[in-house]
Amino acid sequence: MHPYRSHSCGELRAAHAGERARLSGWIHRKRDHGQLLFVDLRDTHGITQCVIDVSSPLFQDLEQTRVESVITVTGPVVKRTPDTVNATVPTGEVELQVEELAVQSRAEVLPLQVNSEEDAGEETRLRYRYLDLRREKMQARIRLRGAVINSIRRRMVEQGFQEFQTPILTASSPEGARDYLVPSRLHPGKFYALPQAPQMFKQLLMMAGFDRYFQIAPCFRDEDSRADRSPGEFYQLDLEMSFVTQDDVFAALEPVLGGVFEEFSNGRAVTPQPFPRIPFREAMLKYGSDKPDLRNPVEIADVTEAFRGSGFGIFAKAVEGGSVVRAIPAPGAAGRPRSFFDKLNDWARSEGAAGLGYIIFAEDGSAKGPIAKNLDPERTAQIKAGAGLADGDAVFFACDKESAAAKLAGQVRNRLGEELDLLEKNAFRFCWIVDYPMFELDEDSGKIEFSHNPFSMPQGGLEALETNEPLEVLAYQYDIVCNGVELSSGAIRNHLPEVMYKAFGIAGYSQEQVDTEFAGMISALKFGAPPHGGSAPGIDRIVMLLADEPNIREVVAFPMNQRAEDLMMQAPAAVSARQLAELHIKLDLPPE
RNA sequence: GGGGGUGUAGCUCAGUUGGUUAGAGCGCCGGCCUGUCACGCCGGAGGCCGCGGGUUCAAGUCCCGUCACUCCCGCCA
Repeated sequence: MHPYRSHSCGELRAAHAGERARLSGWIHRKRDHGQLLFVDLRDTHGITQCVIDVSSPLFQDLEQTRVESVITVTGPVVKRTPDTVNATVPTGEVELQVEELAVQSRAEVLPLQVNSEEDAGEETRLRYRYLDLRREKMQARIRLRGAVINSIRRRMVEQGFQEFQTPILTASSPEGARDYLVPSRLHPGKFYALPQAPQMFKQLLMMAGFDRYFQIAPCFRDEDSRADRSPGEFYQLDLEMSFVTQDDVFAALEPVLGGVFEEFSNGRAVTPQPFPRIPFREAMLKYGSDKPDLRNPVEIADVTEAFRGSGFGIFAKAVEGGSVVRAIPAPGAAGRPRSFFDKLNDWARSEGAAGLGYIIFAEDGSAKGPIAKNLDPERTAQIKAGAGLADGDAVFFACDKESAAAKLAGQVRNRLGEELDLLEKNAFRFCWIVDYPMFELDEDSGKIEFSHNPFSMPQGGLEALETNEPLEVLAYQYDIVCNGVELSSGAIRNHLPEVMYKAFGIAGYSQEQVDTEFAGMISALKFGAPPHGGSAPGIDRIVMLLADEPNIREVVAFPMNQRAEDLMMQAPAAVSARQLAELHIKLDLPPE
């Protein structure tokens, strides 16, 4: 017999009864009856009950071996009597009678309880991640992650995409996030950067003539983390295609994402393909966000005109000053107590808003609240119709300059979705956000800047850049969103140097600047570049959604903490003087 | 960089308007128990109440500072 195991701990069934088996695993739990001892033996495949009684010379040893010690047990597989069957586990019809025991490794008293459903604090969990990962919940999440990546890879290959690897040690890029830098030993004073994304390389592969690239790509960004944003590093399904329109990219990606979500949905509904496409401006108006959660049925409406010159002076005056008024319906909220409205108002103030107005449309058809008192009935009716309200609903108002009002309205919409429990249950709701503006006005400097990716193709090409107002030019730039989570942005790239120079010119760059700062890209475009585009959905976020887990660290085996530290490996850490000398690096630390 | 929350036993937490010896569950150690499956019963050990300072007759509790973790804003194409 194999020295460690003949079966896994999840394998034995009634049909194995009578066989002699050997199992290895961790002691998950012990039930000690004094003269009879049950041991739940666990490996990644399952749990099998092992039993030993006091007549065995091994009894005392096993009794004294702590939970989470690793043991190997050998003996006959025995069918349990009907009254002792455990129907809650697949191996529950049998048990292994321990006749031989080898303790492979004894465990000390644990800093966290592996057999508990309860999470320890995150610091403890990360410091002892190898223990945390033994827990069934974590095993399931990490297994899911692997299965999702396999499924993605299979679906990409089936569609004719070819997998590539691109450099991890590369050049620092001037745009975007802070880079992680790696000093060069052979070139004193010079640094590599870890890629924020393989953006440049995938475009260069298109120029090299490969026309369907993908990579499960590690990306590194030295920016602060969030619950849904890994500190330091994360993975993307990076893809790029040549000779494609925006619709071709959508048509390629939808079956992959849709397919993966359907495969792992566990009965949850998935948006049928093709996914809805929502222009950026429409999204900002209707949802107050470019990553709308479409499980939320609330749609925001513009009711600026209803307040222009109205008796509600605060809004009327603001509208004269160029503000807009957005109405956020609160379906069925008319019956809510005063405190509901006050609480939401307080919350809006805490978010930095001047406040939220509201009107309550009572069941009897009357309009109530401080605003309604100052508004003539025609205007109230205009709002009711414009925002699609019925008796029994309430409506909140966000009044501010357009972008601030849209943002606040979006936050209120999310909040109402939660508080009124409006979100569709057990569903993944996808959409594409399309038609992002190419440029935007920086509110502080008043200068025109790229609103997203400077390498996107402007809609209408060179002609649009030359003839239209810069702020009116749209880009072939898109995001894919699921349940309010931005999975990815992407674009049809700008593959024409003259369009590139023109676009950068509008954003205030000279041709010389473009030539030096983006030298590799510009020169590559000058030797025959195919039209191309792509996207890069975040793998961690996909798994997060499928695992129904709001914290991204729950779906990463070895995440860093919020301050980008690995508490287990003690990274980052000081290095030896010799290592620094070799790299010609002298530290100049701030005073304590 | 800014704001919120949390910090009490190995782990998860409770701890009243400041009041006498700081508790519970799990874990750990010891005892009893031959059919449990979150086994049960009895007993025990275990505390810099994050740290420093202050107010007070008296501080886990109030005040100031500080550190750590976490959530959010900034930041993240």
